[in-house]
Amino acid sequence: MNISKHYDPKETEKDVYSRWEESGFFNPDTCIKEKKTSPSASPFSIVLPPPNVTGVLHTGHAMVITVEDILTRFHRMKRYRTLWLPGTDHAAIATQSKVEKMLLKEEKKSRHDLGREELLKRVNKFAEESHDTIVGQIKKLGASVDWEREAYTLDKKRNVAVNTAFKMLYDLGLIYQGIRIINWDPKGQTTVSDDEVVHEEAEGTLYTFYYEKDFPIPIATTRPETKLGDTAVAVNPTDKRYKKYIGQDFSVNFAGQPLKIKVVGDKAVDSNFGTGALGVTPAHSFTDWEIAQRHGLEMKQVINEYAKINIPNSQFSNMKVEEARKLIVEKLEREKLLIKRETVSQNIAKAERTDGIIEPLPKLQWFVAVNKEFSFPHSSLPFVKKNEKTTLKKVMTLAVKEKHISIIPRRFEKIYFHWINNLRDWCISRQIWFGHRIPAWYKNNEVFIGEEPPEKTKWEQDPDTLDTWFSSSLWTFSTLGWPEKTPDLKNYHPTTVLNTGYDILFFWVARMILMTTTVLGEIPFRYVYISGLIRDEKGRKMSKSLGNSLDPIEIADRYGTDALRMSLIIGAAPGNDVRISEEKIKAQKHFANKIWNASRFVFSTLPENKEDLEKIISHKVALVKKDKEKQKDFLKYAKDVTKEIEKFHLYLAAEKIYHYFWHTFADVIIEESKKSINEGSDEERLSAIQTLYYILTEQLKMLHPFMPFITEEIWSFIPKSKKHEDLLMVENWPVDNKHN
RNA sequence: GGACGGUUAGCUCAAUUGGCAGAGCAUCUCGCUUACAUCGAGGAGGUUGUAGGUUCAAGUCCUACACCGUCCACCA
Repeated sequence: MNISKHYDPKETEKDVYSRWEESGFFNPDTCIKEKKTSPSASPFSIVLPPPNVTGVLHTGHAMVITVEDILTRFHRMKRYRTLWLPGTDHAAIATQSKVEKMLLKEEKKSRHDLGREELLKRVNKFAEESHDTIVGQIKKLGASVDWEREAYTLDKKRNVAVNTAFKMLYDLGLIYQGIRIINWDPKGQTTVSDDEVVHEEAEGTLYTFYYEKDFPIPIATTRPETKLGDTAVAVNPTDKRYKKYIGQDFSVNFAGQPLKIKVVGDKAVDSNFGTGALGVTPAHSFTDWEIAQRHGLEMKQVINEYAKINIPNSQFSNMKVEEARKLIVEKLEREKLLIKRETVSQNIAKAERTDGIIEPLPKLQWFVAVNKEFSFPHSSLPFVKKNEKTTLKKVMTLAVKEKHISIIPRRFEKIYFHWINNLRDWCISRQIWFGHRIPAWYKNNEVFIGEEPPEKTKWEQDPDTLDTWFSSSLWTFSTLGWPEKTPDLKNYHPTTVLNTGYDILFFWVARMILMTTTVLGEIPFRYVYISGLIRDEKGRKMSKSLGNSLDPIEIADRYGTDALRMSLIIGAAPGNDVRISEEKIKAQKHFANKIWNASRFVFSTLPENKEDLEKIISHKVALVKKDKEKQKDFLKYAKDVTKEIEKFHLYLAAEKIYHYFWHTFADVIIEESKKSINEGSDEERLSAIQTLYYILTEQLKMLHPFMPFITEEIWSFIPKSKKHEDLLMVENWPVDNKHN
């Protein structure tokens, strides 16, 4: 057999992946049928964080896929009943706004020009193409996912799950409809949740002024135009300057508009900031709305969905907020009411997806209540007793605090608790068209919750759709067939581990915990493995705008998927950002070549004599002392690596494997064996070859989860005894385990 | 304002329970020896950010500070 001197990843990778797919072993049912796994084996399951169908995979995805594939292949080889379930996410806002942008650019049309039905057709078409690209890329990365169980967050089955979960939470009183201040994105014309808002530092002007000359308290604001909606002035109740005014009502004329202002005392007001008095605008500020709730203040909306002033019959009507601000400041100056203007640095809230400046507005929306007391009808959660009063916040906290879920590394648990502490009710309705339509139906003043209306006619469905994270939060169990009581659900839920970047710990992980505990009465997973973010060689975040993002697929094409995977995992301790450079990837390509050639060498030492060969591949050669030592040392190392993987120290395991293979196996064991093979007695020669064969084949197994393609390819041409004729991916892991 | 992480060789990072500071890349010298020059042998390179403390022993634990990075909150 003639094997090329250099390893060519491109030649082998495609071929190897189809061999895996054809074998059916990605599906645990096949592993059981073919007796690779016992039906009573412990389960190991992962759901793939579904990539958004907005385009292509980036290095972050490649990292997550690498980590999950290592864990999956490792457990499969350890004979667990192993399922890794793939899928994609419809990513409501992200996808729709992407298609809308293309529409505007290419056809100069808005979504309203097309209408709901036509727009959805376009978005779905885009999503489908994007899906196919992504699936191809996942395969390219070597992911041993079970394609037969593939899911999509917006398919029919997931829609049933969404509607069912919505109704369950509604019946528990945890989903409600109400008028609240929400983050309105005037550009995207939709609400967004708190964590879809990003804050950008910018310079602003803080104006200090009186509403009018007869009003005794000066106020300060960066947004004078919102003062048209003021209904109160709040001061700290202990403030000596203003104490006497508390409880008084004033009628003022502010910039030509009549306002009714009540002075209230509220300890949220900081006496030392500005004038120590806060003009309260309940309709356009979160803090002010809360103050208004506490004092029963009137709410007056003066800004509309287009970020324009909306006061009928006033000179400001239909004016953009910036223009109104300018006009009001001029008026105040003219009337000598403006005391001072200072330049301050402030944070501007913007919508993450559209870059639109967020306008807080009061709107009727659907919310998930996180602080409301309720009790579980069916909880099997060890940390919540049946019928005990609890809140979603408490459940989310306890799941982690009482160690039913471990976040790796631990320090993220603290961040998680902190986030939950600050949590407000989750606004789940969106005024976009792409997504799960809210299963609420209206007839006059009646509301009905369900997939279908109670009667065919007269009921109208809510036009809004759900936040994309609503369907994502059901992912660990909606993918397993819930709400049906499927065997998969029973076998694979709770899942074992969820791997994701820390950037979506809150968006996603926290909400999965919320939803799964409430709907299923189970935790969604036992471990959360936090991956770091990928940075370039200068430590900068990879982004399209910087132009420094590496396309993982292109890298895989040039250096081989195995090299890419190794460079993504080495140096990547959980939660730590990883720098990746072409140098690093090149080094791993060299490693692949080293494996290839060491294997070639071992292959070349195998005797032609059938009897001897048979002895070697079935490990029946009597070993000389030094070879016994070497095999013993190997086992010690194998145990060590196994332990690291079990502790989720994949980066250490990868490094140790790399080091042992190159600097112990290749540099020492192979070099020393040459002497025994060339000059030694028959006994020494066979013992040395046996040792090379043994250590190489066992190492291929250990390398397989990390570098699946090259190891599978070598496995295919190395002579093996009868019971090892299958694919390497279903071989036994070298170190025994006792779980079965 | 609050919290978290980092600071170790020129660069990128390890160092598990406190126990002789270690790899890769780069660099220098030598070697194309029938697995591999995508390689091998060897060398140089360090007061572990600063100041103090605990300890027989500190990169590791404690205190303070500096710088870099990130997240959360948001003062109107």
